[in-house]
Amino acid sequence: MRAKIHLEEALKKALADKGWDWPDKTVIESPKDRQFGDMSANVAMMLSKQARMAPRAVAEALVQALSGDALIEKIDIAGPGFLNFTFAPSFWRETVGHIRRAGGSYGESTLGNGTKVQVEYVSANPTGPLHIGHGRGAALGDSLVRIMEKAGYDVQAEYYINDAGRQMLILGNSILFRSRQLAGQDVTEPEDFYRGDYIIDIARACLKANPALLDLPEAEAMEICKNYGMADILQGIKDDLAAFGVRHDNWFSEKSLVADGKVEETFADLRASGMGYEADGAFWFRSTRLGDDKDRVLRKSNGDTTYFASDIAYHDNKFKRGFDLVVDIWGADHHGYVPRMMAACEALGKKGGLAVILVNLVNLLKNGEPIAMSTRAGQFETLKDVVDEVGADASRFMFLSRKSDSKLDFDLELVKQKSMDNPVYYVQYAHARIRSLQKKAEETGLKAADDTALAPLDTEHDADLLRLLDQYPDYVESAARTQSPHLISMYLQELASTLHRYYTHCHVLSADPAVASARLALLGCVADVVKNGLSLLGVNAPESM
RNA sequence: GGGCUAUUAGCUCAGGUGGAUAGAGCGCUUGCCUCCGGAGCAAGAGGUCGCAGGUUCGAAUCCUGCAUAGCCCA
Repeated sequence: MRAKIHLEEALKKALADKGWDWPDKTVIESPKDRQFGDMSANVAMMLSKQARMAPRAVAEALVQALSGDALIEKIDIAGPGFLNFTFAPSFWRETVGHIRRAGGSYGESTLGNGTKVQVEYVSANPTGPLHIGHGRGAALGDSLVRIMEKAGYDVQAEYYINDAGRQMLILGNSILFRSRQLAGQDVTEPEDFYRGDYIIDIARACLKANPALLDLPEAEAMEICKNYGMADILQGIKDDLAAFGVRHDNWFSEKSLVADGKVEETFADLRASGMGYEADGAFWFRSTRLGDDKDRVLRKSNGDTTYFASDIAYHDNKFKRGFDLVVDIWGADHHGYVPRMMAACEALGKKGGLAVILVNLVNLLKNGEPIAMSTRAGQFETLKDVVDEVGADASRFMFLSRKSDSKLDFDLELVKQKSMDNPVYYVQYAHARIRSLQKKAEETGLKAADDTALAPLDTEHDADLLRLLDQYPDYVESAARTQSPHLISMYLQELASTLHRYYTHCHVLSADPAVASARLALLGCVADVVKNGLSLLGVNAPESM
């Protein structure tokens, strides 16, 4: 981050001196291959047309202009107009001091500038326990909240409870049916009901709490079953999420929207703006005006409002609560719904105010064999089962190791393995290794060097670690901007890999005391940044393993 | 029938505001245990970035068509 900032400022000044405009498409980045130096910029290529000069000539002019910069040791011009910069070793060593001064706040930025953001995630219907697919959404949402907060956004995490729809009726019906079965009544199976065994448990508890349940009129009994079941399942969901380390600041009920008349309010708004109209006894959303191939029904002629209607009202409500940006995390099977929801937000006057992140399927495997899951069939692997078996850390890291919209194979045996197949151990081990080293150093009375005694950090291995540490804030910003927690996971794997390499090549305790204490200072920063990054994923950094 | 998304090494996947010799892990081959945790490290082999066109000085990246797969809608 410091390298990037310094370079950008120096280049901008040089361009201003030449009277050239800064090209928007300039990319300043840390090249993968070290032969290209510490940082590279394609600015000469970008400027070529504007300056009416060949890229090479532009590059040479820029090298000339930057020659007085004390922090830059070397500038190379590469073939297609790249400038490759190598910074002075002392510049990199200052990274240690920056990280130490920042402490746990290293990586924070003002990117978000206090923008009010809401991230809504999981939001599973309270009709059954969370399964592993919800787990992926939970890990993603929670991590995104942490990352965006780190990047300076003001974030609220919300869970939307679909407690007003047809599913709730089916749930009540399922519980009532099982209650009657438990009471020995001869009842026929409803055609649509939740078959999972957990319904039987709930029915048993519901009967115990309401001994006269089955003597009540059908509608009344059904209502009791429904409410009992929902409360019970919702509590289970909250418990599972808590055990998974996931935070929601607000639990928002769909029913409350309807009860407070918010849906009608939103309808009135749409009518006023011309985006809603009555026809054929129904109320329509004029989505054709926003590119949809047909208008969508919001209230059918029988008076029922559609899911889409409550979703529009819900998003209207979110915006009225003052959020500048609303992020929804949905299952990838809802992708067809995204343009419609976007159009609805546009109709509400909040174009660009909604971002939808799609989470693809999780294929649960055991030793390579797929495990089927279906809530309806009552055969699934719950999130709780998975967390109990492999642990929250390992499952979270696994969920966040891929970008969210690609499918993920989750092999229970693989995730449990403490090997290279399982990146979480590789990363956590890097932290534990350093902590162990620090303990040993303490026993022998070796102290980490202060910022003025870091000169011994002069090998390529030192530079590799320092450069990577300097990049951490860039990764946090990038992860926040593109809403991609997996970037942090990939960064940590690279940092861990570099650390393990360092560890093999550069011994600490057996080195000369001045070298040893300088290395100890560097590795202390590495451990802190590993811990820092893991915390953004919601994963622990154990002192020993 | 219409639409969305995908297709990158043997496997699982990164990489997309167009830019250098396309990256990682696993697996495979070959080395490294007198040394702070070998749960590790080093080197190597492995690619027409699904196919065919187009735009461009330059395409894994953008456009068009096709193939295959998954999903959504009617």
